[in-house]
Formats: sequence, C-alpha cells, structure tokens
Amino acid sequence: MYMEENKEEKILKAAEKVFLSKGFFPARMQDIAEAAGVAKGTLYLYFKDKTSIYIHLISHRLDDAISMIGMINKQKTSATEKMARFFDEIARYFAQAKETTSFVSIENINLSDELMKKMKVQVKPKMFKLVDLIAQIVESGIKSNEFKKINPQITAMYFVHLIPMFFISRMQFINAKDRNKTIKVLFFDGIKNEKESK
Amino acid sequence: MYMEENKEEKILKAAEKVFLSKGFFPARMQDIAEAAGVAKGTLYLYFKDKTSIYIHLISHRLDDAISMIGMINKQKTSATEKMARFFDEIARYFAQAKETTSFVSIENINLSDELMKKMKVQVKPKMFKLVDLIAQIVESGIKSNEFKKINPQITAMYFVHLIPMFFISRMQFINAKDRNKTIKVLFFDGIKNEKESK
Amino acid sequence: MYMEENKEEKILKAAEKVFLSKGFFPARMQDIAEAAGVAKGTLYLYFKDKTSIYIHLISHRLDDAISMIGMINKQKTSATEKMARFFDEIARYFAQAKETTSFVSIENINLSDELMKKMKVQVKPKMFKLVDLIAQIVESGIKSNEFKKINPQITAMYFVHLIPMFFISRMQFINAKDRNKTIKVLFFDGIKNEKESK
Amino acid sequence: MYMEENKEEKILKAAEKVFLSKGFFPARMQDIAEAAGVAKGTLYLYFKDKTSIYIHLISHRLDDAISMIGMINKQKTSATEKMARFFDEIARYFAQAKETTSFVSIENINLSDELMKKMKVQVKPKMFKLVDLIAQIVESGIKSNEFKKINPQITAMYFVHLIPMFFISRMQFINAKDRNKTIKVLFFDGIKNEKESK
DNA sequence: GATGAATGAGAATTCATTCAT
DNA sequence: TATGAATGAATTCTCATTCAT
Repeated sequence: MYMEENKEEKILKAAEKVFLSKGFFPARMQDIAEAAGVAKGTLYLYFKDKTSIYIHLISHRLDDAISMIGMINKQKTSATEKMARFFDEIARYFAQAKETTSFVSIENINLSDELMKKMKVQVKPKMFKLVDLIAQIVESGIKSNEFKKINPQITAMYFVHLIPMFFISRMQFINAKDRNKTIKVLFFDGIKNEKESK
Repeated sequence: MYMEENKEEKILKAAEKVFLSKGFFPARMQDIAEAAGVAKGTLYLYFKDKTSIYIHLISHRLDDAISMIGMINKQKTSATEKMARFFDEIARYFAQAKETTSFVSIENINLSDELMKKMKVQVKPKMFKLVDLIAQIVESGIKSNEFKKINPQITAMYFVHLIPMFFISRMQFINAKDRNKTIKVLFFDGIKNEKESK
Repeated sequence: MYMEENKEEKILKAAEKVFLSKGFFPARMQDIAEAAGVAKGTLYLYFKDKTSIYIHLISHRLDDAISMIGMINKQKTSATEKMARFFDEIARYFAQAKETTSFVSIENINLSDELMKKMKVQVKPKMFKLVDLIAQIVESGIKSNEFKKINPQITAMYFVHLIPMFFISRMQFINAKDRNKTIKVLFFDGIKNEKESK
Repeated sequence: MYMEENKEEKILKAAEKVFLSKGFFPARMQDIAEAAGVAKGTLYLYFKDKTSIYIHLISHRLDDAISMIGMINKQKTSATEKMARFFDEIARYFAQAKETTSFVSIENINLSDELMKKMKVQVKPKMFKLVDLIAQIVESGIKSNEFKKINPQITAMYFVHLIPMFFISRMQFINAKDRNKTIKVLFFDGIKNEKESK
C-alpha cells in the first residue's frame, strides 16, 4: 500500500495557504479541506477545530524561527554578524514561500476572544522566547560595543516587527533585492547619513 | 431641540473601540450599538453596513496622518527635523488614545474579498498618498545629504510600518518613553554603534 | 388658510399606486409616505397600520363595484344588457386608471394570516355581496331564457375573476380594444363558432 | 446506504404547501424546513435562496402544462377536442392536488423587483411558450371554422387566466363537478343562450 | 396635527461542527 | 479512518411602528 504524504502535514500546508490568502475568519473549513484534497470531516480527525489549526501554524513558524536563531547563536561570531545572518535567513525563508506571510506579530490585537485565549496559552510563550533570544544577541552586541546602548527587549521586538516587511512585494514597483537591502540598511545604520551626522 | 453629541461621531467612536478590541470580524453590530448607546437599527441610519463603518474609520485616520504630514511639510526645516516631528506627532497622537491602534498597515492581507474591494477603492489611494508624502521628505533628505541614498518609497513604507510599534505597551514591563526613544534611535541611526562602525 | 386636499384621500391614492406597482409586502410605508408627500409618522395618524390601508383600498373598490352594479340593476333592461353594461363600466373604470389593477380576487390565497383574518372580517362580506348581486342578474337572465341554465354563483365568480384580465396590457402587442372585445365575446358567446355548432 | 425519498423533492413539496398557504413573502424558510422535516440550513444545500425555490416550483408547473399540451397537440383531433382535453387534464391535475393552487398567472404584478427579475429570465419564456402553444390550437380552430374569429393570443391568455378558477372550492357550497362544468360551458359556449341569440 | 430619528423584532443566510454511513 | 450531508447557532440587515419634539 502506497503511503501517501502525511495527512496532517498536507492539511497544515493547505491551511497555511488558505489562511494567508483570506485571513483567519474569512477562511472556510471547506476551503482548507479542498486545498488539502480531503473531506471537511477529515480536518476534525486531525485538529480539534479551526482555531487549533491556526494556532498550530503560528506555533510552527515560531518554532522554526527559534531553532533558526538557536543555530545562529551557537556560531562564534560577532553580534552584528549574528543579526545579519538571522536577517538573511528570514529573507531567504520567506522568499521561497511567496504565498506566505507572517502570522506572527508582536501584538495580536484584533483577534477574537477565543483565539486570544488560546494564543496566550500556546503562542505567547514561544513569542517571548524568540524575543528573548534576539534580545540576548542585542545585549551581547551592546556589551561588545558593536551596538548602541538601547533597550534590548524593545529592539528585539522592533526586529520581529520588521519581519512582515519582507512581504511588501504586491506593490509592483518594488523589487525584492532593493527591499531587503533597504530594510537591512535602515535596521543596522538608520536613515541618517553618517557623514552628515558627524 | 437639543442636539446631543453628534450621533455619527458617537457611533464611530464606539465602533473604533469595538473593532480595536475584537477585530473586524468578531465585532458584532450589536456590540457597536451597545457601545454607542443606540439601537442596532440606528447604525444603519448612519452607515450602509459594517464594512462601511470600518472603512470610514481607517479613512479618517489616514486623513489625519496626511494632514499632519502636510502641515509638517510646510515648515522650513531640514528633512531630518521633519521626520522627527512626524515621529513625535504620531507618538503623541497615539499616546492620548490608549485604546486606539493603527488600523493602517502597508499590506492588508487577511481581509475578506468584500472588504478588500472597498479598501482598494476608498483606502488605497490615501495610503499611497501618505506614503508618497513621506517619500518626498525622504527624497529631499537624500538630496540635502542628510539621509543615506536609499529607496525613498521603501523607506516611507518602512516608516509607516513602524507606526503600530507605538502600541507595544501591553507587555507591561515596557515603558512608553523608552519605547519611543528606542524606535526613534533605531529608525534614525540604526542599531550599530557608530564608533564601532567607523 | 388654504385647505389642501383631504389628507386621508391623498394617502389612499398614494398607497394604491404603491401597492399596485410593488405588491403588499414589498411596499414600504416609506414609499407610501413619499408618494403621498407626507412623513411616515403621518400615515399612522390616519390608519392603524399597513394592513389597514390595504384593506381600506380593497374595501373601497368593492364598494365602487357594488354601487356600480346597484345602479345598473335599477335600470329596466334585459339581463344581457345589464351584464354588458357592467362589463363596459369595468373596462372604462380601469381604463382611466392604467396604473391600477384589481386588488380583488375571488380567493385571497397567498395572504399572510394577519391579512387573511382582517380580510375575512372586512372584505369577504362585501365580496360575497358583489358576487350575489351579479348572480342575481345571471339568475334573472336564466329565467328570461337569455342565459344558459348554469350555476349563477359560479358564473358570477367567473365574471369577477375575469376582471383582472382587463390589465393584460404590459404584453406590448396587445391592444386594449382588441382585448376588451375578445374578453366580451368569450364571456357572452364562448370560443365556439355557432355556425359550426349548429 | 439507504437513500430515503429524494430530499430535493421533499423540500419542493413542503415549499409548495407552505407557499400556497401563506404566500411567498410571509412564508419563512423555517416554515418550509419544518414542513420538509429538515433543518433550515439544509434548504440551502439544495437551493440558492428562497426565491430560487419559488421559481423552481412555478417553472415546474409550467413545464407540466407545456408537456401536457404538447401531448394533446400530437393527437389527430379537432381543435375543439384538443381544448376540451386540455381543460379536462387541468381539472384532473389540480383535483388530485387539493393543496395546490396555480402559481401561474399571466401577469405577475405584485412581485418584488428581485423576484420579477428572476421571473423574467426563468419563467416568462415558459409562460410565453405555453400561451403560444394554446394560441396555435385556437388558430387551427379558427381556420377549421370551429372557433370564432378572435385574437388567438388573447384567447390563450384568457384560457390560462381561467386556470386558477379550478381552485374555487373553499367556498363550501360549490361542488367541483358543477364548477368544472360551468367553467367549460362558459369558455366554449358563453353565457348567452343560443336559442335566444338566434 | 406632523415629523422623521430611533427602535428592535424578525427573517434570510452562512458555516463550523457533528455523525451516520 | 474518511466522508460530506445535515444541523442550527449566530449574525447581518430591514422596516413597521413608536414617540419626543
């Protein structure tokens, strides 16, 4: 018997696609089922409900980001280099998944109570962990005099918050390379011209 | 005949509060009506439908931002100064309205088709205008050698994208002053330590 | 002070126009008010509710028809002549009011319970009276050997039922004169060719 | 898997019953669902909306009438005989379905715009076809000298218009046999006594 | 009397979830 | 397991009616 691709995986992929194109509320279970090539009822064999699929997806992305930064952190390089690598990894990660956008945002305002509750329990901790890991790099960068003396937590959030910027591509006239470079320059060096500011 | 506080205004205020706490889809017309202290039917005397209320709100905010930047633009100062003032204005604008958050985001992914359609017609142009106005300042800053030679459009979007950062306050341990200063430093000078980068 | 046209009359006229063009349920009180040139609330000063306006109108028409046939009945002519005159009167009555159609139908199936209840009390008796008056003429025609020996009640209903036929005009290719003549011929002499049937 | 009585059929039957007793507007989807023994949502699995159920029903009846007259037309008999048979078929058709009444009327005044629009597209053509088929018989009857020289279209409409007469039964004192006979006599030979008219 | 803004009951429709097969 | 027909809770929106002015 042919062992087809793990069905849970299939559903998650389909769900991601659908959630990203329509958003959580407008996305219909039927849409997800169709995209996954299974029946609606099947979704409930693998996930408790719609919310649960959504949470799984976000959680997954956060896990990816956390493991990514974990690996980067192990490397013996400067904080600057680490941040830059994380930057590049993220750009690469999303470049391959054009259809994808960030589920992740620092503040999930605008989510129904039910969703919020689950988010708090299942997603917030991971989000905090991610921010902490980034903050650690920032902190080390401050210690080594590479970075300015700024609040590492806020800086980490600032950084996380920039991630969705990597999707600004629908506005036709923007080319991905330009975009990535601009974001990087702004994050590392700011808008001001150093010569000028001297 | 005593005309109590303009009712449309009352509804908009209530709607903003409700949309911000629950988001567009979970917000029920009933919720808005209750928050406004009117009956459900009354909402429909002032607005065609739920979507229309939402669009009004966003549109309004954008108008505010556009007129704000318009005024700043008139002043005879450096581009740096202009950007800084816009920064401060925004921080102040949102500081007073704690309940408020930005409806505005560069990309309105995650919106139902119906909403998207209306957004495109009624909101996109304003959003573009705002981005353009900011981009003009950036451009002038580049010309005057104040700013780095970066893509002004992307930079403007980057800036707009930063706006919601001013709401990161729910995470208790963050103090607004720190937050605003950090954001400003990062935007203007970047994370890197100049002495280090020299 | 200028005494304007009786307002109740004005409302009834407007209501008739609106009911006829839209039907009872789709007709909005607002529509009627606008057509009458009064405010919505004013309608309720003259009539208890929407249904009551409707009943008034039907009742009125039936009164007209009853008084019409009453007058015809007084005349000393043959039953055939009487029926013919009633026919012509009706044709004339509706000809002048192109916008008008018969509210009256032998069976008011398809009316909401509420409406039915009121109809039964206020309209049915008049309807029966009208049918009875017509049946009397038919009966006299049978006695005088002018008419065939058929059930007068059913024949009277058949006649009443034909009334809305006078409105078939929207189908462009039908001319009113042709229509009236055809209806009359069919009612009095039937479709069959007498020569043939001899 | 036992497939119980086709559910669409079940819904249509229930809907017909409900529409006939209450009329289109007062009929609630809930009523239809209850009458059909299904849940409200189920109705929408089989029909787009309320209007669509209604149109289906009317359309169906017209199809029946059209196919009925089609069969009659194939027979090699006189036009008189054909009309008589159609008459009898209709009487029989409705006799068996006491609960049923004619949805069909030559002019669907009194229908909401939405309904009218759909009617025009889906129902009018069939109505015209039916009238045309009848008119053809009338025409052939005129040619063969069986029928008077009258407008065949109007006559066909007159005939169609008579159909609802077959429902006058609620008025208790009327017996179906009398009724049918009277209608037939009136349609074929008119009210006037031939001996008299000679 | 007249107005029309406000009300809220009521109806259509949608869609997450269940469950018989 | 897998299915998808069926369910019915939930939500938007309409409009007859009321009532303060």
